[in-house]
Amino acid sequence: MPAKTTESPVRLAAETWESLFRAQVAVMRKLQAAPAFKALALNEYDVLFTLSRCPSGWLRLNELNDNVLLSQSSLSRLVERLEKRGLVERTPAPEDGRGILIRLTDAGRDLQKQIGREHVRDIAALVGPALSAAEQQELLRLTEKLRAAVSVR
Amino acid sequence: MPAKTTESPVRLAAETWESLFRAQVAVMRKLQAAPAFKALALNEYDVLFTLSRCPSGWLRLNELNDNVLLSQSSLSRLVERLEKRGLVERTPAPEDGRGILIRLTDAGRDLQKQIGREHVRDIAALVGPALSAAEQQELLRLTEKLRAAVSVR
DNA sequence: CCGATTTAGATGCATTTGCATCTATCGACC
DNA sequence: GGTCGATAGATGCAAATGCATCTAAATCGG
Repeated sequence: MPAKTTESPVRLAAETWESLFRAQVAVMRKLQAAPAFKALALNEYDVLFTLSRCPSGWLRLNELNDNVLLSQSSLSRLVERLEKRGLVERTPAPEDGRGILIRLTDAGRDLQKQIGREHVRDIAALVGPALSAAEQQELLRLTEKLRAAVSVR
Repeated sequence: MPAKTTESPVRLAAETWESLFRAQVAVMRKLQAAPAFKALALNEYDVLFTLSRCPSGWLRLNELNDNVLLSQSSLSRLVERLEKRGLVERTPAPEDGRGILIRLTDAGRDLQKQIGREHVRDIAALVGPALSAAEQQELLRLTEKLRAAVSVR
């Protein structure tokens, strides 16, 4: 019998999460140190990135908030900063008088692409040597499954 | 030929990291919302937890800093806050006049245990239903491997 | 042994963050 | 249609954070 199967389910879940979290901290540390993030904090980049991936180009503030680990008020001000810097645009949502829509400006799109290129290289340089392609695919699958299960609502 | 193997290595690494990061955000959101973290921010709990796991009981500030995603100065002040609340103790390091050693007080240990119990339950409630035991073990293995590879310096 | 460099941690200060609250709109229900 | 609770986002304010810098101690090179 493999040793680990003697663990309790609760303990296994806790250790798994702890390990995932620490790996995230270790990788993020390195990524944040990249010169690209002198110009734009990682959270700010992340908002630009999320907008760039959105098919319609427009996202609601509260949709953005699902992706980023920030409170609603902090995100509201983050977007305000991005708008002041000319990287995003805000418009009142046409179908919902309470909401706003946000999208990249051309400048925002350019900056996202520029930082993104370097960011992707940094990621590959960290993750590539650490895990085989098959392991990466498995890690991708497991984290997608975890996210999906946790995000049900 | 499986579809995913047509991806470039760089793209695979980027997608893997993105997925890991989003999963972490989704889980962390839920965990942070737990009532236990009204009393103590998650970063603060994390420091208490790390100290509780340390065999000697004492840790240097810069050792703590490897575990937490905080700048050195922020961690310094976080520990200062914990000390003010009577949860940790600081002593000058005996072997290095520049350094300090930190350990839990009894109150700190008690609070860590109390929050920890609830925290572990919350983790299990989120992760347990999302992945089978075998999947959790594999996720644990992969994230440990990733962390180890990234942390070499 | 001495000066130069590096390392550990603290601190001043501006920025960012979160909590609580506020306003306005939406949706449900009668 | 009018009232009531829920939801989207903004804002005042106190607390936390990061950057740059500072001090002191360790380490290195001669």
